[in-house]
Amino acid sequence: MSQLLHILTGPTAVGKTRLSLEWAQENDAEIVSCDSLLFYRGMDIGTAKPSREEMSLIPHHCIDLVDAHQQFSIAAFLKTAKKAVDGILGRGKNVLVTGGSGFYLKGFVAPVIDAIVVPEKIENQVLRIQEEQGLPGLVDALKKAAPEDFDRIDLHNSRRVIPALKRCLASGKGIIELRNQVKNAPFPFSGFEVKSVLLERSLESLDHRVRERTGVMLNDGLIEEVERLIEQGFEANMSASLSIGYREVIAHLRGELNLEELEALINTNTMKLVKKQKKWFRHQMEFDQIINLDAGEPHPNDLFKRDSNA
RNA sequence: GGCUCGAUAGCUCAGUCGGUAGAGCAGAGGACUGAAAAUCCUUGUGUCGGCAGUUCGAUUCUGCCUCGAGCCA
Repeated sequence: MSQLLHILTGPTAVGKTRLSLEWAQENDAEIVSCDSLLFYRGMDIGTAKPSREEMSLIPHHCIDLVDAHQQFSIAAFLKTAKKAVDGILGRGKNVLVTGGSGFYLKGFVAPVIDAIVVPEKIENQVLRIQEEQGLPGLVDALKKAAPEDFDRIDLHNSRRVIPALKRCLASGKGIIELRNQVKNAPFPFSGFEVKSVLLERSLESLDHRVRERTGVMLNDGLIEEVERLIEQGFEANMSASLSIGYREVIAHLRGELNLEELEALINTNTMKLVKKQKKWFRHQMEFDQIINLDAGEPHPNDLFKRDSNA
C-alpha cells in the first residue's frame, strides 16, 4: 500500500468540515481529525464537532476518545492517529487528515516530541519546585541541569520551562542537544508522502462566519453543554475548560458576563484563534496548495492538485 | 428648572499638589518538544469634551457651554 497522507487544514470557521466530507466521499477516504479538542466526549457544540449524520457518512477517527475531564496530549494523539492511519491504509482507503490544531498537524510531517520517559520521581521533584519556588526556582533548576543552553528557551513561560526541565533531568542532556536529537529522529509518519492543502479566507469573511457560528452555538445549547460538562468535572482539565467558547460560558455561569458580553467575548477570542492559526500556518508549515474560499467553493476534485494557486 | 458627579488611547479606567499622560483589554508583530482553542515575548501621540479666564506655562485651577449618569423639584 502507498503511504500517502492528504492533509486539509485552515483556520477555524473557514469551511474545512464540508469540503473534507465531500472530498472523502469522492475519493473513498476516511477522515482523521487533527484537533486538540474533538477527542473529548461531550465537547460538541462549542468545538463545532462534525454531527452524527456527518460522521455516519464517512468513518471519522480521533474523535470522542476520552471524557472531557481526562487529560490527553499530543503524544497520545499521534499514537492514536498512527493506528487509525495504518488501519485505513490496511483497508485500502485514502487518508484525509483534517483539523486546525497546528502543533498537532506538524506531528504528521515532522518530529515534534521526543521519546523520553519522565520517571514519576522527577515529575514530583519538578512539581515540588514549582509549588515551593515558582518560575524562578524552575529556571534555577534548569540552569543547573543544562547550564550551557538553558537560556535557549522562553524562560518567562512556565509551559516551556517545566517540560524542558523534566526532560533535561530525565535524560541528563541539555535542551539544544535534545532538540537536535529530535530533529533527526524518526517520527510516527516518517516516510509518508504528504499532500497538503491550506484553506484560506479573508479576516473579514472569517469574522462574519465566526459571528454567525457563535450565535448558532449559543442557540443550539452551548451553555447547557457546559453545565453538563461541569457536572462531569471537566474544569479539572485545563486544556478542555480553557478552550474558547467553554471558558467564556464558565465565566458567564459564574455571573462575570451577561449574555451579550458572552457572545461578544467568544467572537473576539475566536478571531484571536483564527489569527494565531494563520500565523502558525505561515511560519511553521508549508503547503502544496493554498485555496482562498472567498473566491468560491472549489470542486472537491480540485483539491490536492499541486499546480493550482499555491 | 436646581444640585451633585462624570467627560483622558478603539473599550474600561488610572493620573498629572499646574511643566502636554499611563495601565488592563482589544489591535499589530514574534515565539513554540506531552495544557497548543493553551502559554510566553515585543509594541501605547491621544485636539486629556468645547470656549474663555488666571498663569511664563492649563489636560490639571476658575467661569460658561455641550453631552451623560444620579438626586431634588
